[in-house]
Amino acid sequence: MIERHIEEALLHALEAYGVFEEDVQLELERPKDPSHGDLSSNVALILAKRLGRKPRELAGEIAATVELDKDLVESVEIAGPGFINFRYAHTALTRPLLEIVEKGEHYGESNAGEGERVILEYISANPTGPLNIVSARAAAVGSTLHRVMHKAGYRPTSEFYVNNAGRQVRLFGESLRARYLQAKGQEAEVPEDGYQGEYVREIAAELLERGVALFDELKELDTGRIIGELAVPKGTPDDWLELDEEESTRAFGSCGIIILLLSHRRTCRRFAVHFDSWYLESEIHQSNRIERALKLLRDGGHVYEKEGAVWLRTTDFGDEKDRVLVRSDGTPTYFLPDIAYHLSKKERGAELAIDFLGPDHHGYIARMQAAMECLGYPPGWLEIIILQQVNLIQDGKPLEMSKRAGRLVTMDQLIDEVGRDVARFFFLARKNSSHLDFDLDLARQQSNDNPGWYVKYAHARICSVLRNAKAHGVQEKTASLDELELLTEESEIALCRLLPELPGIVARAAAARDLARLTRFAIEVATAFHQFYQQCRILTDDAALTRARLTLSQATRVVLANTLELLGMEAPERM
RNA sequence: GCGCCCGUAGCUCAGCAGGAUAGAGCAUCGGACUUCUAAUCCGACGGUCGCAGGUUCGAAUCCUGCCGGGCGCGCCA
Repeated sequence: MIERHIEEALLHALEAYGVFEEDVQLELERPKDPSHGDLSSNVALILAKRLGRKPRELAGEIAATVELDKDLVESVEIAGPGFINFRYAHTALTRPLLEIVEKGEHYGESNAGEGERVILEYISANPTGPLNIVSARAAAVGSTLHRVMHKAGYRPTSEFYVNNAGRQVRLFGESLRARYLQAKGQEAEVPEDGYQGEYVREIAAELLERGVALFDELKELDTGRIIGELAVPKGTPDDWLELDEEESTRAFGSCGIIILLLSHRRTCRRFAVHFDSWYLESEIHQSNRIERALKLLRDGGHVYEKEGAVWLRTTDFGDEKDRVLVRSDGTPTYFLPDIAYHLSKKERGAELAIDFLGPDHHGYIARMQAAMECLGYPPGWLEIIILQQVNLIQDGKPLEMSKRAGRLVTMDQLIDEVGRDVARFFFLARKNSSHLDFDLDLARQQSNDNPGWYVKYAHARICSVLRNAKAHGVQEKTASLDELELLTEESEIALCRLLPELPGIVARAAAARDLARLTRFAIEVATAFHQFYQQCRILTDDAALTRARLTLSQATRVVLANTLELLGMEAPERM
């Protein structure tokens, strides 16, 4: 609001030069260096050339004529090549503390997203194996973007797309069937290109031991939805062996998928990840969406036939070559159901679709986005974010992630090893597009070297002070505006400046899909608090000062707790 | 060959809708607990922002070309 006030005053002052709102984009920014004031404008630098003036001179004139509320803005100065710097009045710095405490867990919300409906798709790992490290990164980033968008006024839903159709599933069924036979002591071979992983053997062993009772245990994890829609094979595993080969393979395949999918859900839950829906690829095949997608593409004039196959002219929209939709043997490629799946997202009301994909999929972006344009969707409707690879570092060296060696490769093992909060923080602390070196030794340390702990410690420390205040009979009363005037130490002011940035940080993190801004902000706030704590005693003999500092602490706690909540981390009251 | 990502302090990374002396953490060295959690804080050391051009009043930031590292380029999914 104070920024809005300055912006309007500045625009008003510019009218004298024949410059109006539509002529210039005001960029008011917070200077890094506090000696440059609280808000800075480069408008004189931008306009100098157009007006044929010297920047510094022009800045001086504007600064002299701009009309500001003295209660909000203490001073206006020109500096450097021609910046106009505004310094807030003290009360304008401390007043936001009251709003923060008042709003509590709602602080940070905004309407920046204007209710836009977004479907976020992430992880979407094949249900034929355990979740791995890249899945963990996707889980952290996707779920946090979901929370952040929600807070910033979008209407996001999160979705896990389950590839439960196609060749992979059949292969998996064959592999599991073979392992089951082996477990019974019979001769069987896992297919050459099948699933060799140890986990298949484990599932087979469990199946042998407990039979279909295994499902009953797992059903507790299910809201009824997944198992309800995935046909549970009838009878026992031994019955399935009696079926003809195709039926038998299918039974073992669906059984394995149900088991893995539910374990994925359990793993996600451990990681504070919740999906609003699990969308089955089989649903796409059972509905008429594939035919409809194909018809829509045809109607748009982007489909042709060549060498017996059906092609989509994705080159119409910037792809490097056209892509096959239906093979010459009449079966659809992976591409077509995927288009149909995105058609369903649109039909379910998505105004924007964001997919998180692994590093091996960036060749996929151009064709998928082109396909969406072939369907007539606006450019940008589908946004694909590539999460780069994760290297686990141990003893200063990259850990070989060999499946055979059984090294730490699954998401569950990672959570066991370093805990949910630290893992999430590490994943969220990097830009999505950056390769990420995950330092296991650092992550395991419960010390100041570990930024996740650092932030949580700040929160616990505040809670400790608040407890002490209560124990000493200090009333839980928010300070008055006059009392807040007592906050004058450098570290106090620094905190006051920082805390009100939360709503803007959240809104920008959502808009840029950049969650690393939040982790950085969390560290900044924690640092500012630790400095304040070091410099100022909170509980003093001066009741008014104590109230002011407790209010500042309380506001800091709110901002830290809300930020940690967005990151999917615990905000502990004691450590 | 084409495309995507990355190249900033010894290490891990910020900063990049152009803006005022390039910032953190770790590591190294030196300080601060009779006082609300020292899982903390303060200080010192440390950089031709991969290289070369260009645009600009101003470039780590934008454009072009190189160099180096990672990944991707199927009628696989």
